Amino acid sequence: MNSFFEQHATFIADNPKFIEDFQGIMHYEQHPKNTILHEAGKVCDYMYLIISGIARVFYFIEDKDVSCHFAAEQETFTAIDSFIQRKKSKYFVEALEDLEVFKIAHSDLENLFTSTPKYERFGRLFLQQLYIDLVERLDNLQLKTAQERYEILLEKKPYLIQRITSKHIASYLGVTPETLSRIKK
Amino acid sequence: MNSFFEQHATFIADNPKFIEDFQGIMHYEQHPKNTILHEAGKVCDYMYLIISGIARVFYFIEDKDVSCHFAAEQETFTAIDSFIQRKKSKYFVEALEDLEVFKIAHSDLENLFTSTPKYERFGRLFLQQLYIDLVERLDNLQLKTAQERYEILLEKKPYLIQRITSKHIASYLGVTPETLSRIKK
DNA sequence: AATTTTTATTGATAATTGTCAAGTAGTAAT
DNA sequence: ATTACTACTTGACAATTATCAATAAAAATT
Repeated sequence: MNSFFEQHATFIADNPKFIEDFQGIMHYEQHPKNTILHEAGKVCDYMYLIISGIARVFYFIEDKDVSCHFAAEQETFTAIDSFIQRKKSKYFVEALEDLEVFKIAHSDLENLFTSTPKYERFGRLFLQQLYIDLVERLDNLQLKTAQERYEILLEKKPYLIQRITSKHIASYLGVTPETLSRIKK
Repeated sequence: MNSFFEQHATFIADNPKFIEDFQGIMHYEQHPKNTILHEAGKVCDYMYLIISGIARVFYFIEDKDVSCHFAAEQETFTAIDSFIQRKKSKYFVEALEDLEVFKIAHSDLENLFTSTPKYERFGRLFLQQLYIDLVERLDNLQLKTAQERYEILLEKKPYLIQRITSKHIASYLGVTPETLSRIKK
């Protein structure tokens, strides 16, 4: 239940024009591996839906690189703080693999929401799902051990562990690369 | 910037009928201290806005009581997993002090959203704010020490530390009561 | 007010995780 | 292929936090 279309299958089924309406504001793009798609300190005007590849959202805290979100095929990403609040972001976004994406401009999305109330509703449902996912991650950090957090990720999103370097997985789990290496033994 | 009205002041100012429209579906209630307002395993049909008192949202994991949300005056609470997903909740909600609240039924809120698109929009904005707050908490858990997390809470919500027992604050911060006691020395 | 119960603190010890350093392996570049 | 660079692993040790036990303090009950 990770993919965008799975998570919102009911809404999409109830609104046959969904695909058509969104195609009007989605733009296909390719970005080679290691491209920086967004830089901290700038306002992020786009949300992305991945066709192929993996993206990483991260930020720096006292020179330490901390990953906070990964997205693979059929998942979405953006510099969420900035996209929501329309202010400078703390996040960077980079392509960990060659990326094919659809991107949607914030302004186009706003216009769609304003002109078509049922899509305003969709925006709310989409955010609800993000919220639920985040609550689950928070619960894990609050009271699971590093080992348990690794096992949960391994079970829920094995493709991330296979395709992303250990040091990024480590910071995402809130541990050092050394600790993660020992956990995997 | 904790209170419901502060956080949504702009929207409320732009929509003079906001208070009036919401008053139509808000119901005043009192609950004495220690009342259980919601039980795990049930679907939660209400969202609450506090007039006075403090509420605690918590759940059990292997017999351990874990606090995950506190709300005081002008803040909101609900069993968020259930309220959003319309399924059985994992959370309990209790009154830590005598409570005066306005409660809003999920169905009334849905009807308001459906009949008045601008409130659908409000629902989305409200959720966006919750999301931003949660991201911040997650960042803290991911890479701050217990001491730092305590200091951040002390700075942001001192009234919680003053009015809530240490053992609840401890589980909210993800540490044992013993550790919290030592941090406070 | 006295008793019971719950909560908070303190000490000793153990477990978990982080830090630093060294070495290995893998990847990319020339 | 050789070199350079980065990532991964391992070991020794330090720091943080948890656990268990005992006591003290506070709150609730009688």
